Amino acid sequence: MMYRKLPKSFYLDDDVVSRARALLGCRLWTRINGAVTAGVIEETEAYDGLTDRASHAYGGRRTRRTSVFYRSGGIAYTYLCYGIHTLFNVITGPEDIPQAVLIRAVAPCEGLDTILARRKQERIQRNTAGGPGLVSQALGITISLNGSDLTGNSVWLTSGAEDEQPLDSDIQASPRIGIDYAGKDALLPWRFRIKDSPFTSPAR
DNA sequence: AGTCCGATATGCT
DNA sequence: GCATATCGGACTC
Repeated sequence: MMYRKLPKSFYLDDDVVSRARALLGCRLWTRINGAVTAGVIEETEAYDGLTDRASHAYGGRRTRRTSVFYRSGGIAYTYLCYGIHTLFNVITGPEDIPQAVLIRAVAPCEGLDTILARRKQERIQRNTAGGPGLVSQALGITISLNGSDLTGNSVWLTSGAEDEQPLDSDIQASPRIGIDYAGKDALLPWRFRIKDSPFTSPAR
């Protein structure tokens, strides 16, 4: 079975909510110091820069950190959260339109020994890569990957196996996590998860 | 199930 | 300078 890299055109779609849904069931891969690991994406969140108070690029804010938001889709946005956790986002949309999809959970599927070693676990379990900071730990993602081309060879995405692609009816939408500061935008149903995924937590 | 708190880059004053 | 953050693990009820 070959997994085809998602083409640039996938990322250039200007509807970030549709991209957050479309990424469910795709595979996120890394090659770190020669070790290849991957997981099936089971939970995402959309961040629509210009209008979304939860986005780092809200209102068109341009800073050194947010500069990658404004590049055309198909690159990584990684940053340090709470001083400890690296969070991984997929930049989408055309140049100058700041949009991103946060990857919140994956089901480990390749390089399991490497993933378990990074997580200091004996076996794959709920919290191996269930949570945005844990996705990065499990796949070895660090802020040095910020801006990386997602069609490259360090971090990339592919379509999933046929039985990994969820039907619309398998996708549950709910409000996003950890953005209470965003006012009414905190209520937007822009978190998406594959129903019954053991690697994600149910809707609030 | 609820509370606490780490450890630091970032953005604003 | 200073408050804050797209979280997770440890600990207490």
